[in-house]
Amino acid sequence: MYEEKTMHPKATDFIQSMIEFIEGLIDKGAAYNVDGNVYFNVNRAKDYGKLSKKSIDDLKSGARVDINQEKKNPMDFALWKKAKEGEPYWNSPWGKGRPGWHIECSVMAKTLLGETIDIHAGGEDLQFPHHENEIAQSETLTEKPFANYWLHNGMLTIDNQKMSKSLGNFFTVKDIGKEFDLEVLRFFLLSAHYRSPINFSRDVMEQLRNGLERLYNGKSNLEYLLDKALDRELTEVEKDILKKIDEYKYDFVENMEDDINTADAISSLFEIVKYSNSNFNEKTPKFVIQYTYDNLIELSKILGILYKKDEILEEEILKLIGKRTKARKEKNYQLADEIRDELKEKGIILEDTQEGVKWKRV
RNA sequence: GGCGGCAUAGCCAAGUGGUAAGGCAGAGGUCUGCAAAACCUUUAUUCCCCAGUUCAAAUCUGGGUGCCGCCUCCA
Repeated sequence: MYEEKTMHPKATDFIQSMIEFIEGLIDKGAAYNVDGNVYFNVNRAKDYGKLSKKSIDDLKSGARVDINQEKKNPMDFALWKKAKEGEPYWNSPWGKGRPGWHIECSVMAKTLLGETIDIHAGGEDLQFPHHENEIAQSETLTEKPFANYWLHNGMLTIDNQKMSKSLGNFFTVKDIGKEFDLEVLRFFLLSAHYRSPINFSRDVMEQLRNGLERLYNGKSNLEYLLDKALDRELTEVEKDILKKIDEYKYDFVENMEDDINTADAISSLFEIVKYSNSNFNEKTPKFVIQYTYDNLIELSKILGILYKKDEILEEEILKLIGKRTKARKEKNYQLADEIRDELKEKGIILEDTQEGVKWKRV
């Protein structure tokens, strides 16, 4: 359904292209050099501020005093910065210096993806000035749309506070991985619309972990039935079940196509699980179960969840479970409980369900 | 101060004009040697507050309150 193709370009590999890009802007009269600093003239950009819905006038009235007297307009931004003492630098037509931040992205996008890219994503905090300036530079040079779609995600907060080193609430994905399965983190990030701010907290992660477990249980219930189900002709009623599953799938797709509404799409997964839990049993024909299972997996795959397979237990543990099952049949509950305790100490929790003995690791 | 956005149950969260999705937690039930789990059922006359528009508003308009992002350097 999707293909992974990733590049992680380094800005320093594109210095020459950046210089050419800037020269192009100077030739068009949209950039000017003041003593080794090259600035972009925002008055030369068409519709400057269109992305962030800011106007140059608004920006002027709201701006704090700009001490940089070199610029023609306080909103003008640096394309090339003159090297300061001790800083790394590259040679350029304007002397030793380094590129400005925004130009790096415009140039790498143009070089690697073309003059117009389809989707540009980024945090909402970067909308202004960074994305706005990318548009200004690129569209002034190429006279073509820079990006067809902009996706700005909301910020992540930690216990309702911005993540920062000074607050001491700074941590990495790797750190979260020590406490939670990272699939839970993904599920958490999918649980709200990408444009909304999202708050990370232990409580919410636990909620999401439980919810994800419900989906896994639904999946495993289907797998159990799949094993037992018989191949036979479908009745009319059973054919309607297929339509029901199609409806859930249709809703999922529709929600994803509506600006990637993952929170809404996830509800279809829960609906499928609820529907199959309530309506399927050993008598449900195999085709129906397989159809439901395949759809659940296909949709989950789009979100990147529900991918884990059951682990294989060591021989020794399987033997103990078998021994306990036998003891239970013989109503030797004392021995059965002893084995259950023994396994618990080894980190295996047993559950006697209607579908047989299930186990999980602590 | 300027611009933009957000406010929905105990918690998370969808819904942007037609009468409140889904999940977690809670409660009740089924199953069960016990335990646990699983599963089923159930949970907002109401969407921050006040006015207004409309046959109809969580959704639109105006005002208020609270919260978030950006408006400086660096990326």
